[in-house]
Parts: sequence; C-alpha cells; structure tokens
Amino acid sequence: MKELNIDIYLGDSKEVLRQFGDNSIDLIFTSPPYADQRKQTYGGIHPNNYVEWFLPISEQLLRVLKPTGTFILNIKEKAVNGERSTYVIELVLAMKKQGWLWTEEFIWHKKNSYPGKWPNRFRDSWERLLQFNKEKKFNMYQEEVMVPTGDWAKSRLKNLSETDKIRDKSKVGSGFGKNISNWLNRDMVYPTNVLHLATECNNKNHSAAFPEDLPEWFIKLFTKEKDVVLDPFMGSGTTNLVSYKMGRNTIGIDIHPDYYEMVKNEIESFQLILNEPKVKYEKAKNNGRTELRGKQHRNISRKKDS
Amino acid sequence: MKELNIDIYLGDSKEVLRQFGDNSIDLIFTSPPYADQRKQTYGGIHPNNYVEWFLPISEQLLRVLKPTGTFILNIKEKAVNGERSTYVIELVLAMKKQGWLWTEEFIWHKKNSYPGKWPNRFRDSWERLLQFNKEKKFNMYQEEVMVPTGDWAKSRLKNLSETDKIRDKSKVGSGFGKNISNWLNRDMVYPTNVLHLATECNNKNHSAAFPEDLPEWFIKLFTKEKDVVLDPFMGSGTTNLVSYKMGRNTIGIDIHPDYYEMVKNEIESFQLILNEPKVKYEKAKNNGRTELRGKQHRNISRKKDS
DNA sequence: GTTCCGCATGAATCGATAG
DNA sequence: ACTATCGATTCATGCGGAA
Repeated sequence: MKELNIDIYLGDSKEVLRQFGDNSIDLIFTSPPYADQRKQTYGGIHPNNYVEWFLPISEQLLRVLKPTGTFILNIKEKAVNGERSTYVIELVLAMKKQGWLWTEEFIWHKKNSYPGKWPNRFRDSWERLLQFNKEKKFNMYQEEVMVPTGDWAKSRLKNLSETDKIRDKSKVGSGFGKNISNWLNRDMVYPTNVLHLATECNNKNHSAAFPEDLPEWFIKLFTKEKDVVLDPFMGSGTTNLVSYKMGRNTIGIDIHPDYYEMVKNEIESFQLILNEPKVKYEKAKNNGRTELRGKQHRNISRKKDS
Repeated sequence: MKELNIDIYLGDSKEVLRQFGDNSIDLIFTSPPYADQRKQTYGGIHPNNYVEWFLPISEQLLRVLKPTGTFILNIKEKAVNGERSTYVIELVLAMKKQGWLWTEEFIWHKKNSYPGKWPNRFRDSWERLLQFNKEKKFNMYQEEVMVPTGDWAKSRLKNLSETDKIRDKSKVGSGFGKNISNWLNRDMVYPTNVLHLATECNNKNHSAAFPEDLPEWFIKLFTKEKDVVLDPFMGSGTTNLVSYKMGRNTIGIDIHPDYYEMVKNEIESFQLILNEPKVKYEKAKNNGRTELRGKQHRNISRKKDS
C-alpha cells in the first residue's frame, strides 16, 4: 500500500523551501511570473530586478534538487520599448555562476500565439524551456516520450483525425497523446528539442499558464512513478495536478492566497471525481518528510492499491 | 537601364568592411562560423574567444548598416561537455553595449535536423536568428511574407510544395511568395517569429549552410528591389545568390580563398544558365561605389532591360 | 448525435493620451 | 522627460447553440 502526496504551501518559495531537505526533489518544473514593466503591479517584477529577485529562489532549488534531478524553467522575455529584454539570458549566466549547469534549451512552439500586428514585429509564438542540472549525469527516460515516425504516422494520423476528431495535439511534434503510442508502437523515434503544441485557452473557469501536455512531457522524460515533482510557482497548479495524475508525488508553492485556495479546492474536487468508486481518502499521517512542514501547508494523500 | 551587382571579396571582414561607406547597407544576413572547441581547426574559433573575435566585425557592421536597415545573425551554440555554451547570449549582451538594439529573436525550426542519439539530450532541431537594428524604426515589408491561414495551409501548401515549389525556385526574379499570393490571395495572415523550413541538403554538389528559403524570407521581409544585402561570412554564397535572384544588389566577403573561388565560379555558371538567351554580360564599369574597392574584389554586373 | 457557424478569449505589443 | 493607462490590432481554439 503506497501513498501519493500533493502538498501545497502558501508562502514565499525561498522561505518555504528551507523546510525541505537537501537532494530530495527529482524534477522541478515551473513557470515563474514573467517580468513586468509596471512596477507596482500585483506580483509583477521589474525586468531590471528580475535576476536578483530570482537568484535566492534558485539557490534553494539547487539545494533541494537531487544530483540526478532536473530543473525545467519555462520563461520568455517580453518586448519592451521595441527591444527584447535581456533578463532571461542574464539569468542563465547568473545561475551558471550559482553552480547550475545549463544543459539544454528546449523550444515550446505555441501553435496559437496571441494575435496582434505591429509595424516592427510579428507575433511571439515561442517560449524557452531552459534545462538546468546539478551534475552532468542525470535521470532521463527517453523512451517514454518517443513519437511515431514521420511519413507513416502522418498518413495514419490524418485519417484518424478526420474520422475520430482527435485533437491536433496528437498530430504534431513531440510525442503528446498517449493513445497514439498505444496503436503505433512500432516505428517510433526520439523527439527533438522543439515542442509543438497549442495553449489551451480555458477549459474550466480558470486558465492555466501552460497546457497540461507541457509538464506531462517533461515529467515523463525526467521522472518515474513515485518520484517527487516540485513547482515553486504553483499558480493554478497545473504541474501538480498532472504530476498526481501520473503517479508522482508533487509539491506546490505559491505566495498568493487566492491561488493557494483555488488549488486546494481544485485538488479536492479533482480527487473526488477521479477516485470516488474505488479509493478511500484520509487525512495524511505524519511521515518522515511531513515532520518538517509548516502550519500553512496542506497535505492530501491518496491510498493506492498495489 | 539598371545594374544589379554581385560583389565578392576575399579577406577579413573587419578589414574589408572599412572600404565601405557609412549607412550603405540595407540588410546584413549571415551565418558566421560557429565556435569550435578544437583550437587549431581551420576557421574554428574557441568559445572563450568568440565574443572578442566577433565584436570588431560587428562594430564595422554597425557602421555600414543604414539606420533603417537590419542585421540578421543566424547562430546556435553547441553542447560542449554536457552543457550549452554561453557565447551566443554573451554576444547579445556585448553587442547591445556596442550600440545595437536587440529587436527580436526568431527561431528556425529545422524539420530534418542532424541525426544522432545521446543519453542526455535529444537532437538539436532549432537555431537562433537574432535580429539587431540601429534604430527602433526600420524598414519591414510584412506583406511580402504573409502565409495562408491556419487549417488551410496544412492541406494546400503541402500540395503546392510537392508539385510546384521546385519550379518556383528555379524561376528568376519572381519571388516564391508572389506566386502563392496570386493563387491564394484570400485568407492570408502574417507569420510569427518561428520559421519552419526544411534544410535543403542536396541542391548542388556543395552543401549550403542554410536552405535558400531562409535568406529569401528575410530578404523579402527587410529589403525591396535594388537594395543592398551583405553577407560578411559568405561561405558558399547562398545569401548572395538568392539576393541576386531576387533583384537585390549583394556583397559577399570571405576570408578563405577556396570559398572565394568557388563562389566566383558559381556566379559565372549561374548567370550563364539563367540569362543566356536574353541578357548580355560585360565586365563592370567603375561607378560611385566601385571606386573604393580593393584589388581582390570581383564585380559582376547584369544589364537589365527596363 | 453530427456538423457548422458565431463568438469570446488569451503570459502580446505599440502608439497615443494623460498625469 | 518619464511613467501608467487605454485603445487598436490580430488569429487559433474551444465552446455553445442551431440546423
């Protein structure tokens, strides 16, 4: 009998993270608030202060990440005054000085980017997925994200989408949609470092910053079941919910009480819907990791039959 | 009666460029030699020295570019010792200090990237196309690169490319986009900052660093006919040949004699094939710009009926 | 139940206006 | 001069209602 945990915390990540032990996280996947020119906005960080704001947090992340773990940072600089801001690339350099290895930069090619027309610029339709590691050797389960080969898959998938109305995400790019891999388990190849998927607009009454496919792909690639996935900027909790669905333990932190409450409610309704008939719920008991937790945090656990 | 020039130079760009006047170039499109870890390689620059090697050249480029002009730098850092090198992002910061505006970063998503498999990374299938400008206002002819609208493009453009795309390329003067917009002049939308082109590998017996579509797209976007396109790292001369086909004046510089000779021969055979029946050739006469040229350069001009 | 059309909605960006 | 706010522009997607 095993337990899966979703632990969410209300507070500043650089403070909350002190509660966690060294080398305890397998994957950090997060999309921090992007820099905002407006200084006094709720949650906005000015581009000029972004690096110094982020470094204390990444310092803690470096500490809690396992040596075999990976940190994926989803971010994109905005255009300010006709130029691209440089705070992201400055952050990369600063994090290297902090001790991180900058292993790779994935590209998220957004199919439906925000519209608009300007005399000097086209629509911004991609974001960075910066991969950082502590060591050169890290866990990577490449087979989990293999995709069907080009020609054969194209024709097959075309018929599929015409008949079954399967969404575009199955068709393109880098291995999203597990139904495909079930049918086409031959002629599979490894994906590339360009991911091609759409931004889900708003499925429910809350809008996620990124589609579920995005964290799902990296969770498959860098963790196995029972591993621990951390999102230090939880937001609407997409990373944590996806992790939980995929059988990973997960921790979310956010400084905004409304996000905290929203995810808390989301988890409850989510678990009720998913597991009503078969699984029994209970409040979490204390175990090794829970001893360190602060009062604010919420811990929801699910018993799994095994 | 107008002349179109292809001028190619043998020499170091930072020296050759001194011959050119300020504010005389409309577009710089180039793919410089990538950094190479091996110190003594022919043409290779060590990552640690890359920025200091490039800055004297970009200083000249900043001088010769028109205030309304654009500099597109095609580059991608390699993975060295398990990490992405940082010389490209350091170069961006250094060029900003030099006076350049970092306007945009396009992504070239290569459809067929270099094959390979590694335990800690996937195939690299994208490159950066860094856009720099002198002023916030610059020439941009966005209508020239419009593309068919979404759903439609997938089915129709595919047929197009299979049957008629090759014929379009071999045609002189008329741009690739012109034909499309004639046939599909409704439902056209502006593109994004992600380019999705295949890498042509087998055009001739020499392999170009990038497909012709890539410089063609930026030449259409940032220049009009009779404008001047410069490639300070000419290589096999793709940028210059495409520019010439599109009715732009073009200048190429390369430090390697074999590249210089190859492009020289290429230009001659290219022009013979293209214009044999109708156009007469002659050695270039001196005009205003030619006065400044050194002995090494080669100037080929074509008389156009008007 | 399908299919199709209309409409709201985004991690956007610029230029103008107002303080 | 410098900064905050607002309107205009634009398009892929998902959803709801209608045929």
